[in-house]
Amino acid sequence: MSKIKPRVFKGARDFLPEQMLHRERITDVMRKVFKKYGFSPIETPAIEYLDVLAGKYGEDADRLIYKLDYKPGTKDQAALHYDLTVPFSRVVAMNPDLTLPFKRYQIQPVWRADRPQPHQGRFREFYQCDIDAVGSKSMLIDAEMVAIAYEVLKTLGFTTFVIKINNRKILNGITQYAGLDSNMTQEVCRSIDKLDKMPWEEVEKELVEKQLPDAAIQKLGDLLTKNLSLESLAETLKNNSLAQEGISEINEIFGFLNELGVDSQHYTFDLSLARGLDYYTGPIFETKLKDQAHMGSLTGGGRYDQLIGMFTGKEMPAVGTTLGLDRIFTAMQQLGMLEPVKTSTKVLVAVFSKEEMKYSLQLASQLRTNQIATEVYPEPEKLKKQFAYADKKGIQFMAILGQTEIAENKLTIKDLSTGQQKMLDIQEAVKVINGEIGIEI
RNA sequence: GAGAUUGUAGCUCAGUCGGUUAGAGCGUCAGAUUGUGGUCCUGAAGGUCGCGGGUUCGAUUCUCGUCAGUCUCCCCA
Repeated sequence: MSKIKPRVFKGARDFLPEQMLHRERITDVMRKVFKKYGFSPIETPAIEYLDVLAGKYGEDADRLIYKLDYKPGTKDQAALHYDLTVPFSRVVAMNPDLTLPFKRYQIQPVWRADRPQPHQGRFREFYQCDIDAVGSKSMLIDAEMVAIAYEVLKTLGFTTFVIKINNRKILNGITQYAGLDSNMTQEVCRSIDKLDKMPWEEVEKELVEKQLPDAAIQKLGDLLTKNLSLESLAETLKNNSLAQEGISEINEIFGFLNELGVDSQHYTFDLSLARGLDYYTGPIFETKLKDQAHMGSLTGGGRYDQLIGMFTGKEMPAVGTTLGLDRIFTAMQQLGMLEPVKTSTKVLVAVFSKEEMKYSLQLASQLRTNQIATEVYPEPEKLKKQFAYADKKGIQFMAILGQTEIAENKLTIKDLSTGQQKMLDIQEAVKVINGEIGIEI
């Protein structure tokens, strides 16, 4: 019999219980927070028509869309979705009767034909956890995006994250200020975005290579190397109405964040934040970890008031952010934030013999009635083996009932983490398992 | 798409200046006389040394090619 070598698709991964239990915990936290802010779940197909996706992200990103062989070259050509924002925009365009503002969350895998770099948290298949709101121009919604990202990361136990905030209007403004044509903004932004990784001199070189006029580069350098506060930036750009608009939006967001109780240590204005995707039009945000510089951003998003109009021809304000499950998960792994777990089972009920199995099953049923995750060892093996199983799987409690216990209508409960055990009745046992009382010997 | 680097047991890695049966630790499984795990002890299973060609009496070791993994750049979650 010939064998097929088992292998996982490059850049994709299997998740075993040890990982999935953590991943589910992370998404549970997200869902809770999302709902708390009034976002409702939706789901869209993994597969879309290519023309729905193409031309929204920018030239580089468009190349990374996973195109499928289905009707290649026609307008019905299919592709795997590259993110969740564009499919969501399609949904909004197709459902004009939605009550606005419409706030949704969406947790699904997306695909990018990229070169994987696991250490940086970069994969070809990964989960995005998106929140977006359409139908409001209020900066409160933008502020909520930041507040939600903050609350999720904080709840998960991150301490060194910073949510960087900037505004495409400011970036467009400084391009104008430097005397450049507005279609250069993308190019300029792409270089500016590297300032957190390389010094200005390097970025300057790149701009020279891109053949920008020296005078323009000079002006950009003046703005970017001085680490200007919002106030002094506003002063410098006081004649540029676009930049002014962007700056006052940021100020408005900061005001809301303050009122929402978001710790100002965890967000900051960063003129060098640019973001590569084409569809952003206003405020943009991105989260980095201070102590994990190699890791890509944990979250990223912004306002995209013109994207939905690409489907409807009518402008519709929208803002959203993505929380990157795989980035968050990878960072937590690397920072040692994840306690090893193999199971969510709390109790293993031992089985002595075929005859006594029914008592074990009755006990298991009673424990489950008390909401305790319970396993029954499936056959009457040596106790030693049943203990070893519980130990290896990290099940904390062992419930033993043989003739002695059955005769007294009790059970022996053993805490494998301490080695303590005691014969108890079921009510007491439940309390011990729930940690309400200890086992006294 | 450009560059760098690595491929030996399930995992982490030794090793052979080219020479009969390629090693360790961890893990797995089984024992230490049948109601108690995690420590210790004993034993076992497990490798065409990534794949293909070349040099050689002889290659896992040298060489060329190829494939795969990893890292950096680009870009992003």
